Amino acid sequence: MPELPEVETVVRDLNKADVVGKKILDISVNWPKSINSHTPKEFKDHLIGKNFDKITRRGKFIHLHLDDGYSLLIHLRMSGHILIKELDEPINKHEQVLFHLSDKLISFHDPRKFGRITLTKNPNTILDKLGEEPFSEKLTSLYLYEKLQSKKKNMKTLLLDQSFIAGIGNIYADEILFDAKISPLRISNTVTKKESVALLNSIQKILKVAIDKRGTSLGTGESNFRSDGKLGDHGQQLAVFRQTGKKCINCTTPIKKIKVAQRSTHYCPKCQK
DNA sequence: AGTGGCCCCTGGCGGC
DNA sequence: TGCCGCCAGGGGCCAC
Repeated sequence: MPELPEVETVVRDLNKADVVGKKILDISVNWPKSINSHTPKEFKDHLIGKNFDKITRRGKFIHLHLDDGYSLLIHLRMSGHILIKELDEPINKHEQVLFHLSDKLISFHDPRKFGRITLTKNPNTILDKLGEEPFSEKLTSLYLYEKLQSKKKNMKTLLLDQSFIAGIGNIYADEILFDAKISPLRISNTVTKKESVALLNSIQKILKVAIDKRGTSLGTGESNFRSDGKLGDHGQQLAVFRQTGKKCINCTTPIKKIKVAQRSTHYCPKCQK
């Protein structure tokens, strides 16, 4: 489940892999629906011959800037991965879209086919709908506090809302709320200033640890998420996500699993108020 | 403004 | 062992 740390890792990987400045020589589209802005033919006709200028991240979007001013926005959704492959590597059946460069392949690998690639002249039409970046200087605890006061949603729903803060998904939402000792069911406008400070602190801490972990375990394109609830090669144990029934690391109360906004949600009913 | 339901997909798992 | 059926999960969209 790629969230901000995974997407950040992909972007760093692409930048390290010397993709910037490379020309797109050919494109293979094996699953047309992976491209949600154009038909495969239009997509290819536009992109072949273009160069990648810059690669950045915004929320969970990978933003590939092209030398003609257009942009490719890639959203990995549930199961998408970007693989950087040698030209002669065999193609796996889940590789939905492939960009052929002179010396490598950039492959969009997506078994569940939820991910989407958008080619657009105006990426801001999409990106401006996103909330602040978790590490943006604009995201202060006071800003967060005031934004929480202006809503009456439960905290889990708000953290998952990409127009509120960009980049947080189901795993980290649970981990962040546990770390901040705030219940996922807490209504946002009851959160205090002090709790807002803790929340911002937890958002940045949890995401930073995750980004740092991913940095040690990437490159293979394999999912870092494992069903045993561990992340990355070094197996950082999650505090609550998929830890249903296990003892809370703070108070030993069993971790509870509930549904909030159609999402599985894990929390400590004693620690999180 | 906020909530709930549906849809897109398929690997994986529980039940039998 | 094998098969069937169900579900998770991000986000868009629509109805209320």
